[in-house]
Amino acid sequence: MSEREASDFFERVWGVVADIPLGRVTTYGHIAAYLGSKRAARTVGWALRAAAQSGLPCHRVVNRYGGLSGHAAFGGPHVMEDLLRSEGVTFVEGDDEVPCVDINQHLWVPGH
DNA sequence: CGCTTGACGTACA
DNA sequence: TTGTACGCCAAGC
Repeated sequence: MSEREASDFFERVWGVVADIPLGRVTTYGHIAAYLGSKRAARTVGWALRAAAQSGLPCHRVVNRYGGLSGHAAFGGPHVMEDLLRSEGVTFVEGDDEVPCVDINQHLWVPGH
C-alpha cells in the first residue's frame, strides 16, 4: 500500500520465496538470477533476513551447496533443519556436522 | 557522508 | 586444481 519499507529488489525476493512450494527448496543464486542479477545472491540473503521478520518461508532457501546458511536467523541452529525435514525434505550426509539439503532432489526454480 | 559488513556466487590467477 | 578477488544491493557504524 503506501508503506514501502523495502526496495523493489527486496519485494521481488519475497515474492519468489513466497512462491516456493512446500517440500521444495531454492538457492540464493537462482533467486538472484531470476531477478536479473545472478551475482546479487548476497542481496538476496539480506532480503531473506528481513523476510524472516516478514513471516516468509525463508527456511526453504539454501545456498548453492544445499547448506543451511541462515539458521541463526531462525532463533535456533536446528530450527531450519527441522522445518525442512517436517516438510519432507531429505538431507545429504555432509562431511561436517551440518547437514545439507538434497538440492538434487528438491531444488525448485522460480518461474517453473 | 563514507567505509565495512553481510543468509552467496562466479570469474580469474 | 585450488585460492583469491570481485560484484551485487542494502544496512550498520
